[in-house]
Amino acid sequence: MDLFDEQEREAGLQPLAPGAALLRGHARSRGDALVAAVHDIAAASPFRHLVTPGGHRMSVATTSCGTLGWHSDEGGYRYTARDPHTGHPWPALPELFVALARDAAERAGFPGFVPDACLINRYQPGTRLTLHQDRNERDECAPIVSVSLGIPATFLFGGLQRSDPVRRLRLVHGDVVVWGGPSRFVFHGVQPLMHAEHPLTGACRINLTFRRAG
DNA sequence: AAGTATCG
DNA sequence: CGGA
Repeated sequence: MDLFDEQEREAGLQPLAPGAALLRGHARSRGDALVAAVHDIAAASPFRHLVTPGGHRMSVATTSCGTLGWHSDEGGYRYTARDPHTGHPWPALPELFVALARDAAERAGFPGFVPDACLINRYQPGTRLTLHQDRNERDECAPIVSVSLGIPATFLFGGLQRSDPVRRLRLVHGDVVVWGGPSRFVFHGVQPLMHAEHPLTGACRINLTFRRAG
């Protein structure tokens, strides 16, 4: 291990692939405020279970904030300016969210990232996300910034082909994963959530994924 | 299609 | 486990 690797480790930066990194504990000190903001957002745009284009109910519950929010139904995946559930615009991105996403992206090698959408996923025991790619965002140059809050989960980080080997990463409260550039379209997912309790979130895990969708 | 069951 |  050379000096550069040691410095990365001290900074909590663990490279995963070209353009992808795990920032261990990067959001931990802001965990309380992030969870409080999620509660405020969910009061305006409640968590709901979306349906895939194939007609299957997703086990994860979702909401969004930002100028665009992610939606799925029998007609497909898309971003919308209004919450289809309420008919109102999505709640605004809190400044805390924007600053966190920008800072994490910069540390991972993507300076100047300004997200306009944050998909918020709520996992409860048994909730999973099968291997998929994020490909509904207009800006394919901007990275994805993923923030883990609450109880731990096993994140699946694959490659550009579904059949590529998958790395299993245990993500805990405050961990941040960033992927972009040559890793922008990697397949990823989450293993079924195990039962546990976290003082801030109870028996659930909250994941924030920041994107440049418009 | 971000899901599931089933098979080799 | 990977593919259908």
